[in-house]
Amino acid sequence: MTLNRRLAATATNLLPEHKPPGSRGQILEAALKLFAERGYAGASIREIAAAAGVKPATIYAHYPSKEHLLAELCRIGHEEQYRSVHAALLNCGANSCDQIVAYVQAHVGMHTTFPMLAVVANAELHALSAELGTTTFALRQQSEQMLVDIIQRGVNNDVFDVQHVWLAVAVIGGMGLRVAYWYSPEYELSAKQVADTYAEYALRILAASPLNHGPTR
Amino acid sequence: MTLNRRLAATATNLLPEHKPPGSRGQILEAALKLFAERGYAGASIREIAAAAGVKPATIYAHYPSKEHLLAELCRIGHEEQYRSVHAALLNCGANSCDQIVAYVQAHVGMHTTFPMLAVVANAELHALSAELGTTTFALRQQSEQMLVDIIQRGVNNDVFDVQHVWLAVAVIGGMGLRVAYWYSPEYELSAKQVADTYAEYALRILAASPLNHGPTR
DNA sequence: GTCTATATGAAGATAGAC
DNA sequence: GTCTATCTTCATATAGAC
Repeated sequence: MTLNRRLAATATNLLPEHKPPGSRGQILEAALKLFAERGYAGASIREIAAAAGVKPATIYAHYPSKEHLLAELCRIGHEEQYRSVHAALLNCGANSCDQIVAYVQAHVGMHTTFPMLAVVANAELHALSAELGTTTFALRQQSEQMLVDIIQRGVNNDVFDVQHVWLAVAVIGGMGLRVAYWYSPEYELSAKQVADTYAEYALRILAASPLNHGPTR
Repeated sequence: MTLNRRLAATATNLLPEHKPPGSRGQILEAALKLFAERGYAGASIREIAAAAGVKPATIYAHYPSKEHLLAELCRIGHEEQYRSVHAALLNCGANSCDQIVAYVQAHVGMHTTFPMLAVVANAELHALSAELGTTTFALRQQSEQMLVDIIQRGVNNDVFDVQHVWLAVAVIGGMGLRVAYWYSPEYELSAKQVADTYAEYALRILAASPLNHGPTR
């Protein structure tokens, strides 16, 4: 038996807009839960069918292969991520600190709201072929580029103070990603508290301050 | 075909002390590479045998099951991690900032030196049963507790300024973990540069500073 | 310890009735 | 669209010779 849960969340939290009607939606949701908990290779078509309340053959009336299920989930996850950070940036001005706060809050918020989508879309991406992953890979690249651009602009304007922009991107993007594994609605802090705290941490990492100009740099 | 590598590293970097002599070591190393690249469930005994240069049945002369291979790799990974952060702390004094720098440098260093061990020991932990994972789970807990203690002590002494110790632990521990996925010896920065930069980021997150006491808090 | 050969079950996927 | 039944391949693991 495995006592170690891969992620703390137990609900898929799929929105109506993510979920096709009827059995197709049940199948997609069951695949999401099982891929998140056991990984793509660790979840079988038979298990997905049982969780969705259909027989294995029924899955193939809706999706041509197991990999197509993964592709759909990865696409939804990365679309949700791109959509949320993109919308957040549209709602804030030209101030680099505001932009980082908006990005990180949206990014973390996506990972607390849709932890299973986030885990599958990131941790199972390696199982996705180039053919089926085109949209997903493009979205992923665009979301990351937004963060790169915010930080690079802040550095250019001396609002931020980091020597290696990509390392800051890796840290700030990665810290949001990790949230999907441990966050659950039962956690002692609210999703908003987590998002706000992470935004504060991101600012601390990036912000030029007197103490960040000591002799060790 | 999958163009997306799960991690950038291509070498196992297993040390002689990690690797049993003879076929047993070849098998363990092959399992490490395949588990890291494809996940535990995605790698088969047949593939591991082929990569190790033996026949599938030979594996069972050395390990009673596939899960025992995983258990051994997880144990080695978490032992290496515990050993490295523990040693780093023994080599530094009572200053909280020094302790964080030592911990993060060692933690990141472990993840750049043994990325495959780190990926398997963390990302595949959910596939490990409670029975075979006892040692691993204990080591994991101890490594994390060290970081908790360092940060809590720094907060108690007003050297650090964070409201939620566990969030800081999650961020600082998680940022080291992520390094295992993207770091490779071909990366433009050296492992030492990455470790030093991450230690600096950790200090920025934690350090009490004038700018960290603004009205937003 | 390593092999050949194989037992046994589960995997992804399909055929064809309804 | 969904089912029963099944094809084919692959999985983990074992038996037993050398």
